[in-house]
Amino acid sequence: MNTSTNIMMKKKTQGRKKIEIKKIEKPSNRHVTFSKRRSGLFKKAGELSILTGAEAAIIVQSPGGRVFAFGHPSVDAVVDRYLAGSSGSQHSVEDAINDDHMHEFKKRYSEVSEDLEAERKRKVAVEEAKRVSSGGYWWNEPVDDLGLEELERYMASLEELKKKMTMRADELMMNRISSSKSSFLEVNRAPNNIGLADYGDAMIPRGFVHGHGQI
Amino acid sequence: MNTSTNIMMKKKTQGRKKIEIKKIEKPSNRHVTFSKRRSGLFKKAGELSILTGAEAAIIVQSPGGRVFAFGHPSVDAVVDRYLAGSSGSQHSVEDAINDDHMHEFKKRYSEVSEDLEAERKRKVAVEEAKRVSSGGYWWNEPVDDLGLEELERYMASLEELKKKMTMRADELMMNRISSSKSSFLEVNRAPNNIGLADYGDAMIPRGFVHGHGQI
DNA sequence: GACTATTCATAAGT
DNA sequence: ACTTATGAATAGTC
Repeated sequence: MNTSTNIMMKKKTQGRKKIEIKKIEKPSNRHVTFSKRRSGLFKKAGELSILTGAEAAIIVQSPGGRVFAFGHPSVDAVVDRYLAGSSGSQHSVEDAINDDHMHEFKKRYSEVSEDLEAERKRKVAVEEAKRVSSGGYWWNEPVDDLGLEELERYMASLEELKKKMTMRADELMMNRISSSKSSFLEVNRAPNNIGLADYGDAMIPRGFVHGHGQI
Repeated sequence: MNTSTNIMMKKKTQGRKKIEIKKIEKPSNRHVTFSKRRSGLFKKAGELSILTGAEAAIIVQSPGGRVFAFGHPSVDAVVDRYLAGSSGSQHSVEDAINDDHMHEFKKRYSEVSEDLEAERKRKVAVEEAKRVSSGGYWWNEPVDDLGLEELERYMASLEELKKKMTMRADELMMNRISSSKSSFLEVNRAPNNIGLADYGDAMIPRGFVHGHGQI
């Protein structure tokens, strides 16, 4: 006799099961989970915005390289704000360096940072002009395909280059600064990117898909 | 007797209750909800990243004007990709020029090329930019052992180059908008923020960033 | 900030 | 895509 000879019916499903938070290896499961959780995430963000009046933007790149974005009032508005906010009157790496003895470096680093920041904001402005949001509400941002894109792509390459150079600069800088400041630096963000993360990207981003919405 | 005269114990709390998704008017509740849900959101994003290998960035501005961000592998990495419009298949500048999409654009583009030509001493930058998109770690090569000074001079060069390209791009944009087909721009009336955000609040946007999540 | 009853999200299975 | 049992998030309370 089997293990359950009684009247109990076989459950149709086991229901949700606890999973460990680690990479899902099976591609099909991974993709399903990505879709489900992405929409869940966007939904939550939308609720947060409505409930609290907060502005929020989410950008997600699927393992396949497709980009999804959500934003209220728009992705770019929030991103712009973020970029602007982190450059203006900001305490960051510069402050961390402050009490150190590297004044010359600090000075030059700041210059570069400001430059990069200005460039970024400029780029955001261009992007904004290109794809102004649909009229107030997020989940519906159209994506246009301009020929101008070629130029943009090229500039994106430059952006990448600079980004990596900045990271390199940050590394050099941090090597100079004693390790006492390192934890601060690891958790806080420079006007640019002090992300030490070395994402071994092996994917080829291609698509451009924007968020839809639910709630 | 009341509806429950039995042995039921007094519940310590009512537990979670369903709420309507609309703005919470009471400030204290709103703030509490913001905090709780923001951390929940970040946690979810972190799980999504780990489970599926996706890259994700979230930027949230609290009703009070404070900015919180989450990013894996970093906010900037993801935001940059978004802004770059997934810079996957890369065209060199030359290739782009060979593409005949719009003559106006092409014409303008050659001006940029002239600039590039003028910046010929920085041709290295172009090469490097190409290499970036091919997925290599460009700086493992020559740049890696540059000193800080060289690095910064190098970046300054890129900066100039890009500045010029950006200016051209802007001009291009304007021309395109005012001349023939500006449908994509006319269709949507600009909300109120193109490039320069004009949010009434006079708060202090603190750059506040979490390198990455918990979990 | 912690607790807990409840709602909500979602892993598997279909 | 749909269903369902179960794991997680969280609204209200202290």
